[in-house]
Amino acid sequence: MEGRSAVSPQPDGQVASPRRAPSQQRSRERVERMLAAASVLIAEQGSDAMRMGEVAERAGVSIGSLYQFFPDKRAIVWALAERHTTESQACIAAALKDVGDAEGLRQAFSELVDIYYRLFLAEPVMRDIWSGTQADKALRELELADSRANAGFLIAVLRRLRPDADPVALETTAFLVWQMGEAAMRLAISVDREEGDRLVAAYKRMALRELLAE
Amino acid sequence: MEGRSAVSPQPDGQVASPRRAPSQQRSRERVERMLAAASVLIAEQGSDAMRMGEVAERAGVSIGSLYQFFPDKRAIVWALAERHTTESQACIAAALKDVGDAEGLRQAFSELVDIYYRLFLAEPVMRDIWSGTQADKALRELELADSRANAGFLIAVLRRLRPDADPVALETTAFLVWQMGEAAMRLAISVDREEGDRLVAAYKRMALRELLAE
DNA sequence: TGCAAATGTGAGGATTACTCATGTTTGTAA
DNA sequence: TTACAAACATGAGTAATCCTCACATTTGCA
Repeated sequence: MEGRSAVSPQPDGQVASPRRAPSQQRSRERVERMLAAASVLIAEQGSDAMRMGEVAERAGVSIGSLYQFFPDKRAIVWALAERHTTESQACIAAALKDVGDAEGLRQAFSELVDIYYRLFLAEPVMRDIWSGTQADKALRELELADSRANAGFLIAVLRRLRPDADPVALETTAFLVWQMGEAAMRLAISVDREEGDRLVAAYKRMALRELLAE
Repeated sequence: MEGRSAVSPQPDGQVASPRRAPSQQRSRERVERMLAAASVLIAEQGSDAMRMGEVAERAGVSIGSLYQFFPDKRAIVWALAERHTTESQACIAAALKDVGDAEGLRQAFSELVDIYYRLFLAEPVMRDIWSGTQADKALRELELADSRANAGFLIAVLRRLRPDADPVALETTAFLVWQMGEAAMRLAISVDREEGDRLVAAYKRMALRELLAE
């Protein structure tokens, strides 16, 4: 009924480095246990609801030890995220390494998407961390409903334009096109204006190609 | 140096309704002031860093009055978000209302994207609320860097396949295609499995069409 | 005018991130 | 082996914040 917890009231945005790097075998193992505990708790409850005391308890260490290696709560989440990106980048690089022609790209990319999809499905931690408006399920649902409503307007147009097309396919396309637009926007406003404009223009081209395709 | 604040440790995900709807003129005006104050503070510091005491102070009401109309912190953010989606949906519906043919769609959609883009640029509150991994700037930057790295692998392949193409355009395309993929994944895992699979398949088709275009 | 319902208040309860003084273990050099 | 500094471990305590609640005031209306 209350709610404190969280992440950081300072507007810093920096990730403090581990207060101390574990140099002995013993502490390295303990840090692993802390990360594993955090991973489980994030999967169960989300990173926001994860409590530091619980992480410590589950890892079998004291709260003080936790803070010996992680300067704050965000640092734990960050460490898990960084580990994940490192792994996934290696996987992607490998998949695209030997692509030589268009057909090769088609195959490699298709496999890559499948792998990535399975990875997303299997990693609750990443689901939590990367999910937009992550901390708040209600907001996420509002966002999804909003997207569906907006895609709905597009779908109505498409149905008028192509009454014989498969309605489900139309819906999927419109929904995806719209979602991608929101992704492009979010991205565009977080890079510099010039790149943002380019991205939006590229999105327009891409979206229209798909919307008007056959 | 500390950090409490936040949003909600309960795994509920429900948005409690206003504890009480403002029925008198006086209270309706005060609720408006509360929302306006919250809007400013979110724009300045982000929704996570926004403190309820500060909202109350800025609105010129007591903390108790705030909780009279908003059951918790998230409810304020939610109210602002809902207001925004209502407005933007009306705007989108209007833009697409009279589309009659493909050329009309092309024009209306193009204008719509521009409007939406400007809206995103102008609304810091929505930027904060909709931005993925919103609460944590460091995570958002890690995510962006990860995306750039992954797009980099794609770019390398595209350069090999089409050495004469404009490098900047290639980069933009690859970056966008990759970002859209991540958006599709995030979306796919938050809907049911069947729809998720459809979305991923549609994304593959779309991405390949764009990557292999020309 | 009287009264119930709506509204307003802010000190204080409860929870939680994080600190720090203190104790323990480890590696290492004499 | 022993001494000792550095690394590691601990958990009660501090500070910050969300939210409650008992009580005061204002409003609409019969």
